Amino acid sequence: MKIATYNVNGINGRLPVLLRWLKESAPDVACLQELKAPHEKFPEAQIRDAGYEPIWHGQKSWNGVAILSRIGQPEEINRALPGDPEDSQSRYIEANVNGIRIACLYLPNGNPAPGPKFDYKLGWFNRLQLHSKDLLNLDMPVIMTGDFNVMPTELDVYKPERWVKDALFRPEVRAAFHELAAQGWTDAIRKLYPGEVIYTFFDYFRNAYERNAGLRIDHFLLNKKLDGRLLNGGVDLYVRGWEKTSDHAPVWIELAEI
DNA sequence: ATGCCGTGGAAACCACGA
Repeated sequence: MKIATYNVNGINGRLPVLLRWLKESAPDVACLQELKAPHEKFPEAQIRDAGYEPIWHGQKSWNGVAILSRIGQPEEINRALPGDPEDSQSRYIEANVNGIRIACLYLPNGNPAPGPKFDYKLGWFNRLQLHSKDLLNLDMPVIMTGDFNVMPTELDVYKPERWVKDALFRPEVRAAFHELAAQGWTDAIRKLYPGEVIYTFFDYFRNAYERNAGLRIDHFLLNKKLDGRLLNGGVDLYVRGWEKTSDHAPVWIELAEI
């Protein structure tokens, strides 16, 4: 079973790239972030034509998340991160797919920091830490995946010293990620490639992709029930080199069937 | 050191991203 996460940065502007990637990489499940489209402008027909059954939570202009599956209709569990009914940003969707609970998330960027956007990020992170404890109490395999907007360690940043005051790398944000992981989650890509430089995001300008000036901010967190099932994983870097591409590259893992 | 690029929406610029 192959599961992918991809921050598409606009699902309609990205549709040709998305469809080509789905065909070439052929994930069984794809978690998408930054749809940048309201519910009614999600390209449902094209996604279904590509062989995927989608659920999504759109929003006009910003945010928006989706789960696509070609191994059975996702059974939606949550379409918002619990803990704040006032939060109107579409950043979270959770479903059961083929016996696995999958949480697809788009954690706030948080810049500029400090400031209200950074406070929102820390608050969102705190809510995620609370909800993830409930997820860990489930007696089933669980995956949290998406754009966490956090580089967990210095290894995950091309120039760490330049990022220490940025909302993606500030000590309190890194601490929040490590606290979350310490609840009992495995950073799947880091487990597969300990000590290796792996990036999932490259800025559009300054030739960041060509210079390999990247960040690792798209992650897979797995609960203990999946520890023995992680077979493989990687970043589809070639997609970042395409025309009209997202600034993120897709990331994927492969799980052994039970 | 920096939104220099890219997307979406509204309006021919602005908000926002990381």
